Amino acid sequence: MPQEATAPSARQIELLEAAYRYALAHGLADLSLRPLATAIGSSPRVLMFLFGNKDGLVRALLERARVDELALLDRLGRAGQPIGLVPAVERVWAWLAADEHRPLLRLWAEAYARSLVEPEGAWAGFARATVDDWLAVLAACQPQPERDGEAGAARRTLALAVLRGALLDLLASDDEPRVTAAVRHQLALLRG
Amino acid sequence: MPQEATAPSARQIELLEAAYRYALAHGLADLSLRPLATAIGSSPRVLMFLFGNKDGLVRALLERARVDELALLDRLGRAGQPIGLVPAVERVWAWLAADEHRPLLRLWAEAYARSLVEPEGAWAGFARATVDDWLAVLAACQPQPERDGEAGAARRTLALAVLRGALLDLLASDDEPRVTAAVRHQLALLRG
DNA sequence: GCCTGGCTGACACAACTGTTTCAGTAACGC
DNA sequence: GCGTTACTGAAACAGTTGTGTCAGCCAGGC
Repeated sequence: MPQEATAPSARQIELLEAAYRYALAHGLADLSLRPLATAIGSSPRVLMFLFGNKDGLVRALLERARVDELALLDRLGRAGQPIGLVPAVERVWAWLAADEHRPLLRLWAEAYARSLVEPEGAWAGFARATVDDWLAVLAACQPQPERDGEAGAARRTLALAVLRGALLDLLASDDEPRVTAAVRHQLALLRG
Repeated sequence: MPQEATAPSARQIELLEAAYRYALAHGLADLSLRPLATAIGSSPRVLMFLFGNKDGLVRALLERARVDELALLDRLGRAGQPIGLVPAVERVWAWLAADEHRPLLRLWAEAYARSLVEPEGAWAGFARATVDDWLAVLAACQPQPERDGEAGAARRTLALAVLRGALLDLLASDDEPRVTAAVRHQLALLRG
C-alpha cells in the first residue's frame, strides 16, 4: 500500500488532482467516497487502496490545498530582502481578492473552521498551521529592527487579521469594492 | 405540527436549549439526530415532531446562536448617541476575547464557513446575515457626519475585518496576549 | 364520561456510509 | 516462461443516516 511515507505514484497524483478539483467545487463538509469516485472516473476501492482510508484522502486534499497557499507565500518571501509589511499586505490582498481564487479560499475557510471544532482526525492542526505559516512569512517581510520584539509581532498579527477578516467579508458579501476600500484605508493608516 | 410560524411551545424551547448546549460542545458539522436525542434525553421522533425535520432543527439552532450574538450587538447600540468606532471595537473585542464565549464563537465560525460553501439549505445566508448585522451596528456607532459616505463604510468594514481576523487567530492559536496586542495596536492607529 | 391536542415510544424503511473480501488484469524484470 | 508489483471491478459487510408508521399516554375543556 502506497499510503504514506512513500513517494506518491503517478496514478495517485492524477486522482488526487481530480479529487482536489472536485473538492474545490463541492466542499469538504459532506464529501463522500462514492459520489467523488464516480465523478472523477474512479471507484471507492481504488481511493482506499491509494490513500489508505477516507481520512488519508482528506489529509492529502488539505495538503494539496496548502501547496496552493504556500505558492503565494513563497512569492512573497522570494525577494532578497524584506519588503516591509505594507507592500506585503498590498500584494496578498490583490491575490485574495482575485475572482479565480474564490473556490480555494472557500475551501480554506471550511477547513479552518472545521479544524477549530474538531481538533482530532484529518483536520487536526490545520488552522494552527496556517496561522504559523502566515505569521512566519509576514515576519520575513518585516525589516530587521522591527521584526523582533513584541511590537513587531503585534504588527504582523494585525496585518494577518485585517487580511483574513477582509477575506471573510468578501467571501460572504462579494462586495469587492467596499472591502478593498477598507484594506486600502488600513494601508493608509499603516503608512502613517 | 408546531414547526414554524407558530409560537414555540414550552417543550420546544426546553429541547432547543438543550440541543443548543449540545451543539456548542460538539459542533454542527456531524450533528446527528440519534446521538443528540439520547444526549438531551429525548428521541429522534420528538425532534422531528417539534422541528419538522433536521433542517428545521439546524435552522432553529442557528437562530438560537444568533440570539446570543444579537444580545452583544444590542448592548452596543443601546447607548443614546453614537459612541464612535474606536470604543465600539474596544468593547466588542473584550467580549470576543473572553474565554467563556469560545464555544459560541467556534460554532459561529463553523456556521459561517459552511454557509459559504453550501449556500442552500438550513445554512443559507448565515454568513451574509451576520456581515449585515455587524455592519449595521457599527454604522450606528459612528457619529453622523462620518457614518454616511464611502469613507465611513470603509472604516466600519475595516473595524469588522480586524475584529473577525483577530478572532480567527485567537480561536486557532489561543494566544490571547499577542492577538489583543494587535487589536490595541489598531486602536492606537485609529485614534491617530 | 369523552374528545382533542401536545407529546412520546418502538419499530421499520430505504438510502447511504466507510470498509473489506475475493478475484482479477496489465506491465515489467528476469 | 514466472513472479512481482500496481492497480482495478463487483459485491458484500455492518453500521448509521433521516424519516415514516402505528400506536399510546396524559392533561384540559366540555
